[in-house]
Amino acid sequence: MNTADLAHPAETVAPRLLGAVLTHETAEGTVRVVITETEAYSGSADPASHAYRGRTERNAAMFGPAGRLYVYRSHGLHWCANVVTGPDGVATAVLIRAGRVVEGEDLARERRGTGVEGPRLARGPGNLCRALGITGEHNGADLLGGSRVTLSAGEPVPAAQIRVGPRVGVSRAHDWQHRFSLAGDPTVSAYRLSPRAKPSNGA
DNA sequence: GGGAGGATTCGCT
DNA sequence: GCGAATCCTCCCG
Repeated sequence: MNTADLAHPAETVAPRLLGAVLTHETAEGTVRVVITETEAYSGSADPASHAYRGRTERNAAMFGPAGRLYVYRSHGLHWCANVVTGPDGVATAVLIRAGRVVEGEDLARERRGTGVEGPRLARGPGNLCRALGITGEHNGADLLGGSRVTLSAGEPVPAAQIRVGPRVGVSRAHDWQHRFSLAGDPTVSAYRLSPRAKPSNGA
């Protein structure tokens, strides 16, 4: 995986990240997941994006070059990881919503705790970060080299296996078809409409 | 300085 | 399926 693969609009990159491999190496060991579910966030043009109202301290990583990690805290407890896409200075990113653990399952289980197994280990953006050991300290890390978190190409995914649908849990632009997943994969999280969702224009 | 609002998760009904 | 937990960020006054 290199800059040229990622220097495109988020909605272009998001389906291409299905099947790609996200790896975190620590002193405790290595956990590796195959990405099974993504969502595109189109920066200043996207009412649901953190970057919709411009650059702030929190979302600064989204404005960086493609291939950086943007990590934010959700609801006080959970971490969510995004792959920054597009040219430097443009705040587009792809949220990694779910993955299948293919290496370091014991360590992932230890991090998740109490009886979480198999497909549930990295299902949901917060759970995926827990399984991988990704936290706010990884915000801005370079996934293409020089950090312990890396993104690499995986087995090619047939186009017929890719499903498209509305994003999960967003209250604005909830009808945008910006969510991509592998058909029938047990690690993909369930769809949920935000209780605050309002009508919006599709894209 | 105050308050509203989450790109969520889990447990209980 | 629903709602509480939980706390940080941003916007507004």
